[in-house]
Amino acid sequence: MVKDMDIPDIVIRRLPIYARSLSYLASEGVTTVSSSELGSRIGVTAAQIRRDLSYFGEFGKQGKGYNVQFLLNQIRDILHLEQQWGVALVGIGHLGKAIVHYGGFKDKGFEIVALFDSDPSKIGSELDGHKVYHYSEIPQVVKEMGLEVAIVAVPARSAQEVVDLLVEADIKAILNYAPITVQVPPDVRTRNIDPVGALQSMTYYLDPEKNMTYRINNGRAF
Amino acid sequence: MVKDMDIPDIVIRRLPIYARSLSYLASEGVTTVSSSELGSRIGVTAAQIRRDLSYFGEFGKQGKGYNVQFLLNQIRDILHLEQQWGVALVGIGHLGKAIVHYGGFKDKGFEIVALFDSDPSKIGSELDGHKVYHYSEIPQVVKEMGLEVAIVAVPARSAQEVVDLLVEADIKAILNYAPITVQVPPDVRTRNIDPVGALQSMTYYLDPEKNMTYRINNGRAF
DNA sequence: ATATGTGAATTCATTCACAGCT
DNA sequence: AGCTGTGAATGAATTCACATAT
Repeated sequence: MVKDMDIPDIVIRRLPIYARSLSYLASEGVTTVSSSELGSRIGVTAAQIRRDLSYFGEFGKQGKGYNVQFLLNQIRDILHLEQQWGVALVGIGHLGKAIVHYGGFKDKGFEIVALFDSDPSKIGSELDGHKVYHYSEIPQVVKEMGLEVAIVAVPARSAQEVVDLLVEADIKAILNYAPITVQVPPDVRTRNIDPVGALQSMTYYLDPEKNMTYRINNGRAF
Repeated sequence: MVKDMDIPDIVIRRLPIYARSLSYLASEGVTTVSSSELGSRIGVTAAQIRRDLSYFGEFGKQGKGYNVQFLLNQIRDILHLEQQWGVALVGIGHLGKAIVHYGGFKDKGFEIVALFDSDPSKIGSELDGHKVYHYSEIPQVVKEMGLEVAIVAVPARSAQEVVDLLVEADIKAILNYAPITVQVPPDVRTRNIDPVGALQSMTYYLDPEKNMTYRINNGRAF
């Protein structure tokens, strides 16, 4: 294991991908996997997987590979995924509602347990069994519940205001769906979900001429 | 400008963020911005912005900074954002429907113009003015329309199959919402939207003890 | 006075390659 | 024979720092 030093964030970001692939392997009944097998499944080199894992311990067996379930458990442990995390969701418009009704978070250890919005007509109503509070109640309610994780699904213009309230509420991890870079103190983590940015960074590589048929029809033929 | 060489993908991925911030500045009526002002808005260093831009040209004025609208236009041009891109969407379950009804893509130059699903009860129906085709028709329909961009919003188990069909249809950019790493040839780009992975990579930094209140109540008190 | 664009320096990340273990 | 874990080497990305322009 490399030191006790702090581990590069880029390594931490890959661990969920390793975990995901390992859990698929486990569900297929595979018991052992080598770094090269795992690597080819997720498009990274064997050396990178070994290096990444070496930050945390020696999880493999020479000549053999890694025990799938054991390695999965280790990674889940490293990432603190062995517990259910309560999550505050701010913004219950179209996107926020889609997030609430999406089952995928709860399965994976993230349960939305507090809802906030600014629309007076929504305050006090219930959604998915949870009362909706006003933004202004974020600090009190979130602190009371001891939450550390939040999801922001508000328009760009409200996002920084909401993030400031979450920071005041001692939230330390924010998943941000708003199309804006929010400012947080150094002890707060954020990750952005930015599908438009992802698309825009791919069109760089595309041939604008190829997009012809669509342009000729000006979007109305289909 | 640094050579004519190929530009690091990590630079390309930052351009949409610069563009986004510039368009907010433009809408605020700001006409000029320095690399350090722009950098502090989006949390990167001034040097990085200058270095990134230098791959493409000399867009600034010494002593002055960058003209906001001019720089925005340049970046939009680099990223091929001056045209509307037709997009194929595969999977019209909960997530796919949310994507269709989300207006944010069209505004930003990505218009969903072809829909595909595998559910026989959906084939032939209409959604948002577009006919729903079966997966098997992806190659023919997508080629006919000359599309280069696709969004995958199907379950993990179908994602690779769908991606193979998109590749056969000459799609070169895939935005993947399925929780799986898909395999594509080197001339096809993919970006993954992985909110669960993003959350899981943040809990690494959190204090599992803090999450106490929520655990004590076992998620049922709220 | 202020801010760019970029060589040079530095830091960070990945890959090589192999000793050592099963 | 096969695969890990890791020093050493390489490669990539970021930052420094300054000549140059306004």
